[in-house]
Amino acid sequence: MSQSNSPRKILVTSALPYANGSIHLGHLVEYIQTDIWVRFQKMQGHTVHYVCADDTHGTPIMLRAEKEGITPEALIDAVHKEHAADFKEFLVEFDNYYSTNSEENKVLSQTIYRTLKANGKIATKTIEQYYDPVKNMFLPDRFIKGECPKCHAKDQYGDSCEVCGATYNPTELINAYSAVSGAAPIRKETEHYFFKLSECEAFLKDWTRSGTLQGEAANKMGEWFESGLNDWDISRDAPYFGFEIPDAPGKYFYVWLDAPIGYMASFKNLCDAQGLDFDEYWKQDSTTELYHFIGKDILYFHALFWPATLEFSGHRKPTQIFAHGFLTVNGEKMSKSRGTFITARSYLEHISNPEYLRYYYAAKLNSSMEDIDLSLDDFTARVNSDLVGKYINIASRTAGFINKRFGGKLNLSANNGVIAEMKAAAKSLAESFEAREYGRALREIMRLADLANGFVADKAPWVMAKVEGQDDTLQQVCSDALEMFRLLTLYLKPVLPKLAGEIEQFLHIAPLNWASVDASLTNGHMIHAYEHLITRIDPKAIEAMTEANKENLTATAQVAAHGVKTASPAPAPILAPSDAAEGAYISIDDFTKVDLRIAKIVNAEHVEGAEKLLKLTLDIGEAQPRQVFAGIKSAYDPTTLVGRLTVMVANLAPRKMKFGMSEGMVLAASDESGGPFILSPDVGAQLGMKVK
RNA sequence: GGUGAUGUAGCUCAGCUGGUUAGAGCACAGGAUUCAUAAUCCUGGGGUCGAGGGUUCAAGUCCCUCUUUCACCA
Repeated sequence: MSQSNSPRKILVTSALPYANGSIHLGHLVEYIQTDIWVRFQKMQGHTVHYVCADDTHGTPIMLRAEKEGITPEALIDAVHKEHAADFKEFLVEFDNYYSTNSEENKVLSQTIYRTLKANGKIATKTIEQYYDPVKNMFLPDRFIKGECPKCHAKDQYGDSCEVCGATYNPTELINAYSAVSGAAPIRKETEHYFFKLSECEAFLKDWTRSGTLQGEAANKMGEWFESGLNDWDISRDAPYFGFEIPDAPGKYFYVWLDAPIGYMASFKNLCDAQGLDFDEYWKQDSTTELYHFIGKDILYFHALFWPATLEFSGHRKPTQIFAHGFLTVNGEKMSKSRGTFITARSYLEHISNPEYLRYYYAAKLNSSMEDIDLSLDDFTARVNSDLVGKYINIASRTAGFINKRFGGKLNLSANNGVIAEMKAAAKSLAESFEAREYGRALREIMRLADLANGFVADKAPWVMAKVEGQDDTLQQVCSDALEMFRLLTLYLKPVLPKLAGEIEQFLHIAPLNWASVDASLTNGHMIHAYEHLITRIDPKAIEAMTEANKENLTATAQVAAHGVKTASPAPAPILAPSDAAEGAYISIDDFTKVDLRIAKIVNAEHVEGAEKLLKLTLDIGEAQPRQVFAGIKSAYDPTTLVGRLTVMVANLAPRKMKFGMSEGMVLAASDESGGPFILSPDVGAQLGMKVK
């Protein structure tokens, strides 16, 4: 946290994305937050290295590769290319983007392990674990599924129920089965290696108090200390995609052991390429700074295991750990059904300009672990009014005069109060960026932009342009406005690096850094012609993006359904809408007889022996959920229905069907051209609400 | 269930260690302006600061209870 004038040596990391999926808008919060900080520090003239890597090991990677019929190496290679391309487009500028499946990481992991062992921090213990007798492998909790012991929802994971939120042990699942082979898992003994975290408590308590964590994070640590520290299981049995533990055949490092070491490995790789001194940054008494940006969900690993691992393997500890919150979209968890589970790629396809997102995230970010919300309406309004309406507008409304009337030549006034105020803001803005209070910084920058527009409005250069003999003043007003624009660009450069680059060209100046505050555009300096730099976001593009992400999902659901289906004549018998005779009216009383309710589909499953039916469990806020059979098997994969809201007829007389009682009916649309399509209420509807 | 956080104008958010009539941006209304790919400037309406209790001369700001939303529980 030192703020001296001498250049600092700083190593920065972002958490390693798992090589098992695409980068989405949630991931980007962290990479953009980190990248802004790194760019800011580089602009200060500090020596900064920003490293990251793909996190490539573990059972999920192994199984996915197997499913796709490729080697894990081929899988992680493909994902690495995709991730690297996404980051590049979002202007996240790593100095090295590596992989945990590297020789450097293997050597470092094994060396660190050996040191820990020599220091007496490794123990072995025989434990009992779930084992898939068909697949011949031990199963992580996530790969055991079964019926929730609490709400009896089917196909829930071994650690918690997604329907009712209960947490439990895999032992408690009813009719547990392996998600890999479907076989019933058995219990089997195996020897595991443990890191003796319980012996590190004194050190960790001390380290926690040393100002390395945010207040909220330190609270969380206190909570963990209170419940006591258990030893950490760091081994997994073959088959496992990872690094083998030295002198322990068939035993592999748990992915979370070698993942943070991946930070070191990525940096090692960079050192070898650029001739940097690795030990200077990682030795016990290093005077360099080390910062980890992470999500609050992985605080446990970074604030307990990681510093302990470093301490007892003879390395330096992180200077600080910066945890951030999660992203919500429109105030809710990202949701595939609402189209708000948006990948980096999908954003680029629809909005194209990554700096809009960088700006918006920056406007929302602070140094706390609070979640941040991407409100899509607010996003559009804010980008359009701040960036286009306020900031870019300053150049757009003044450069024309300079180019047309003065051949692009500047002539500034001797003294301008607004410029002075803008320059004076540099210090507090730097403090805000340093402290990761980006929201505060941007509020201040936009206040300054307002000042600039007020200055122009006050001077009214368009009036001067029409009056004889006011050329000098006109030139000065516009030149001053462009100097203001230069300063704003400098302050925004960590957030908007690409746009800043384009503006440097337009203003015909050298790349801006923080020291450029003290410089200024000079009299006689020539600028280039102004070309419009950015355009407004079209709300239709946002709509198209969420629609596209919705479509993807239903499209896959349809494909999956059609894939298994044979011929599909128009289905939907039991939920055909009443075919009221054409032209015959019913009274409002007739209609109100039908009790329509918003229902949550808490479970959906195939019915053995039924061609068209799915068995739905519907919650409309009653003590017991309803069981309803619906003829929608042809169009829906039951797993995609769980969790959705729809509309049901709640007061339909229960009817005994071949497969059981049906206590209601769900509504769906269909005709010769397709269907059935079940209904979805608009966002905001709650289960149990009456439809009228 | 336990723990940590969170709830401030229609929307998105500021409000430091308690202290004059609670702020900003956007949206909205009225006016000005026309340089700017309709951007800008001025003015204004709008909040019992989640609810209730308490401490205090004084509470959005401290304490207790309840409640909303989110996360964590290895």
